[in-house]
Amino acid sequence: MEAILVKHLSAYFQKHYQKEVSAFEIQPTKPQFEGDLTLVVFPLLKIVSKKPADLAAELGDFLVENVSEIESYNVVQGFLNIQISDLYYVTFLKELQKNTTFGFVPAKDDSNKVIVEYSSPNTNKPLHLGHIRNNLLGASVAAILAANGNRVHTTQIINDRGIHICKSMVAWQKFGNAETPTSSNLKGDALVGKYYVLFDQQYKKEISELIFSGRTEEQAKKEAPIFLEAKEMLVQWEQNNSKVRALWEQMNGWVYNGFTQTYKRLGVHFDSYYYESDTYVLGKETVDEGLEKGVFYKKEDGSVWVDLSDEGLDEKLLLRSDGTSVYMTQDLGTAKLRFDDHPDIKGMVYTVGNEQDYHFKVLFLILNKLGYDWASQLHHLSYGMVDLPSGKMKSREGTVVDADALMDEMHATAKQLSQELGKVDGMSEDEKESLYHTIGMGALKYYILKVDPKKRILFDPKASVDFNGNTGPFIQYTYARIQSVLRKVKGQTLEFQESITLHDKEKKILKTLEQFPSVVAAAGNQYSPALIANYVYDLVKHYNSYYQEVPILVDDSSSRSLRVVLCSSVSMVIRKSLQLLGIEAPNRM
RNA sequence: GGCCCAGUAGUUCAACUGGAUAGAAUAUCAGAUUUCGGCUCUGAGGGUUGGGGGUUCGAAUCCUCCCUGGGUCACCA
Repeated sequence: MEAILVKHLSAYFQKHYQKEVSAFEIQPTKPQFEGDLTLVVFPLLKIVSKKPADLAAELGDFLVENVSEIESYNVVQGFLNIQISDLYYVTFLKELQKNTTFGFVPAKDDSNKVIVEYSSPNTNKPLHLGHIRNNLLGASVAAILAANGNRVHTTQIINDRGIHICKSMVAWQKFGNAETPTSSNLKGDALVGKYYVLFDQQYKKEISELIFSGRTEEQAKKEAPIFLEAKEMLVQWEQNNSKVRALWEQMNGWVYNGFTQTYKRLGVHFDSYYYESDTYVLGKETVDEGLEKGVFYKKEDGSVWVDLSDEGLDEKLLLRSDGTSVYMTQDLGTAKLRFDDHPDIKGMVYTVGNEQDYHFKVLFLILNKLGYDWASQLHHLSYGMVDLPSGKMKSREGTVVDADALMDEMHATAKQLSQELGKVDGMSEDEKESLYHTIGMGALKYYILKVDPKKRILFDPKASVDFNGNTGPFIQYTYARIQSVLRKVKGQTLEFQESITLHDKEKKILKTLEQFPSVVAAAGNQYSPALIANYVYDLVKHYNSYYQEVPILVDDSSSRSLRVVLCSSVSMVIRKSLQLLGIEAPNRM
């Protein structure tokens, strides 16, 4: 509807004022005023010097006369409130009924391929709550981009090498007694994580012993025997020592098995994987290239730097004096590798926490300076930390929330609540279990996705799984209820008359439904699952108040079929919105 | 200390990116219903948008100076 308005308005300005106007401030009318859409005329006064109310009336007259969908208007100060005819909405509903891809832009084969990177864990410990936020954001942004007509390729860069990986390896060798996931009955990532913790405990013990025998803390940290072992192992790893490599592969294999289970349960997937053990040597050619182009410079000791002071940033190291690479070098190389692997990609999204804002700012700047044409299409999807009601998560203090444990807890809470509410009576055990999973995960996902990515989030497991309020289960519940209505009317004809008067609440729902394509589009541009989450909630809220006042199934008037269509359209849009968020929409609850 | 981000009802979050009287949920309170106090429904209160100044028809949103919290400034990743 907005598009129609814009078309007519700009034609009007062209014709009567010979002015090119393409942007109009149009918004849904606030509930306290009468109307459906509101045009704010203030911005137009710069183009046409008139009194706000006069111009509004002038435009209102024009629209009523020339646009059949517009019934009437009223003016409040500089606001032109436009009333849209019921027929428009009924027609819209009819189209919606036919259009099964409503809100989704089909992807073209030859354009808009985008890589979305997310998760990117270390292989020395299990995933935690922070990864969950990362994964859910990455996966839903990928879904939103796909809905907007992009071809999306999801990937991650796995941090599978380095001193921290060697730490768990050393500890396992020392204390492991050949323990395996099978023999210990632990998930592989949990098992490896256990040895990472063991390493740290032993390390601390050795440090305090050394301090006791007279070393400074700094010395002790460097000289602790177990630390020296880890360092030595890293050297051997880099020298390709076959025994070390075998152990490394074995333990990483365990971790990957564990991760795979967690990802599966979360409902996320990846099209490809990049491993740091492959990419950590990359980037040196890029550095050479930068030196040739004069973008980088070499210091006397041989280290390579880039000067970003023109951009208001500092100098940044790109290559150590011994010629080895740093984090930035690798990321330069990895970015280039990805564009080499996928020559047709147009852009890339990195889902990484906001503590790396600076790093990505620098990375993108450098790639721009190097003159890659794709460098302008890089985006850092930055997100805030996840806090708990008990305080900040700190791995050292053991207050980290393990992803698997959290999902278990969500599952258990969903179970408890469902049983209390008597919702699962008469279901088979399998059905029950899958229902608890759906509800628990839905609660978790929705709770996290509904807040603006860049803000810190306070995660309260209890509040998230509530069946009331702005929660996942509430939305799932409404969806399930609609399904049940639709089941009961199955087989009936869904033809309805067009000369129908819409109930106020029906109109409200239709107005919300109409927003869906623009919500997807807007979310795609802004990488914002939160927008969709809040939108679905609005829709569900309207539907619930509608449902309570309009008894769909006992009404036998001619408008009954309209209501059935309305229900099925609401259900379709809820399902699609949830799909974009990676949340399952259950048929029964 | 420099730079970046955030600060909105008691609490958790919105506010379509500069629009009308800042909205939901939850908590609280008051009613209705009854098997008790739990479930459900109706309603109410609750805000100087961290503070000051500025920009304009109009500011939570933009500029500026403070305050608070977080992050980041490694030849770590």
